[in-house]
Amino acid sequence: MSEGAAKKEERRKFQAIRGTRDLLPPETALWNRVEETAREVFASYGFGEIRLPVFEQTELFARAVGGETDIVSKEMYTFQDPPEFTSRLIAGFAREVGAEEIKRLATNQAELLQRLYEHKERAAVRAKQGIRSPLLDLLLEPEENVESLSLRPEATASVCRAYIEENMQQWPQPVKLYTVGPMFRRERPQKGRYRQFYQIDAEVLGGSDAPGIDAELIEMVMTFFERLGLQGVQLHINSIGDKNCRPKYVELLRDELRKVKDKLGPDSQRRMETNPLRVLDSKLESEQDIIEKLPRIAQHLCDACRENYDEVKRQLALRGIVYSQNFRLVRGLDYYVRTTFEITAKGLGSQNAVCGGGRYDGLIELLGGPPTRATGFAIGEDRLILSLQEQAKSRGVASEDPRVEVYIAWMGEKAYKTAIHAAKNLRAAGFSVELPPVEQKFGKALGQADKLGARYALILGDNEVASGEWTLKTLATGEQQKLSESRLLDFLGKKRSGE
RNA sequence: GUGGGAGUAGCUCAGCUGGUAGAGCGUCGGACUGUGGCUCCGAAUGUCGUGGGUUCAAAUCCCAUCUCCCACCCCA
Repeated sequence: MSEGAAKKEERRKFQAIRGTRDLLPPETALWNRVEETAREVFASYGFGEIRLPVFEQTELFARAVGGETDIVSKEMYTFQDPPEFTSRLIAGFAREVGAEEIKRLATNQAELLQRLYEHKERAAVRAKQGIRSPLLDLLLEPEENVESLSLRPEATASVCRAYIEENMQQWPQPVKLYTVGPMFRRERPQKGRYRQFYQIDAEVLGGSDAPGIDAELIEMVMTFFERLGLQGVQLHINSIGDKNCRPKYVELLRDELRKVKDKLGPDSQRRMETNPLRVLDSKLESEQDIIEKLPRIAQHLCDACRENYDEVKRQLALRGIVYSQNFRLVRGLDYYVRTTFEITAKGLGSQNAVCGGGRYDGLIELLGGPPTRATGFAIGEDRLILSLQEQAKSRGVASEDPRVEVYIAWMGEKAYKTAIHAAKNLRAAGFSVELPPVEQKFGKALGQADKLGARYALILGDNEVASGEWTLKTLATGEQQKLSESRLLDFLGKKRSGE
């Protein structure tokens, strides 16, 4: 076994797990700019930040997102807490039944669970007889001591949980919150889709369901995108009715779909039964004509929903927001009612939605809170960044700011002392300073400065130390000047503020 | 979960129909012991994703597997 092979083996042992990635400088500067912009814009609309745990009880998501959705049924990272419960259980069981038996059972989970269950029933009896063992103790442990937890696949459920738990209905209504952070879904990665992905999330909870709230929320995202200079932004809106009119429409849709069942692909035939609305979303070329002819929900809204939808549109117009109505826009999550919207951007491949949102009036009540109106959106930050990067690429714009402003080239022990002092003061004044830790020849030091993209090199040698007049070199032009320390700070300060 | 494409140096890739590896860029050192970008010279880094098979011989052909990319399902 060669050394190289061993090294390689060692290195490939650890790698970022599928669908996760490292975000590195200078790209992270863009992430920060995006998040800072969000904070500024959202604050100007009266939103405050909420920071949430990244994991919650599984039941919260099952209830909020919908137990039947793919997200909950197969895409969540779910685990037991304490984590070793199951394995301890099986290990204990193995000691009682023997290794051979457990090996056999390992290939048949159903039987294994059945046996464990029987074992548990007997455990209570045996405990009464005074028989004790670690396994028995474990089996008799109250169920509440073991919880099923999940990494959050989205943020809305947690925000609602917090609203209830923190009694936010006592706050002035509505409560406007935003949050930024990672979400987790176990999906097959593709362009703009990761297993750990980031969302910028905003929610308006409580108060009325005035269409002005929905419209202003949309205005806020659009303003945010505009502030970032995001191009090719398109707003799609729709109303999917409420619990009065949607079920009727869904039945109507299903009936119509049954008539054309033969012309539908297998996916849509399945969706026809499970979630007919999703058929509208089909990308299959052969189904497009059929979908165009299907009844549209806008024509089947109840009076209240229709009035609400009309008013949202009027309010958007008042704000000068351009939108297109998209009857095929159906949100995937169970909790949405009435207004739904989605924003797409360019350069994103097939996952081109950067923001999705809508109203979810019933959710907080569903989670055990008081009846509460609510609306919100989630921005896919990874996709937003991707789109910004694509457009920067196509326009040939340089990426984020150079990192080093002043590179200190020093020679000699005395100069080093001065350099340390200078670095400290320059940094205190807010400059980004690179101070090489070991002596280098000036040629080498300037080469380093150049490679790091530094704007200036501060040259400190015996001459400078003796005279107190330091040499500042502007790398781009090669110009040099002699400056005292105070004049140096002054000079750089002026340069930075645009002279 | 399903389908397609791809894995060769840190990066981008070449290596045709089998004869145990190259370029450019980057990194480091030197020409250049108080001045960078240019140029020139030199160096380091690979059991060619991994395992198996065919063969005298495999980066190259076959099988399996892993990872990445793209798309479907689903969704931000």
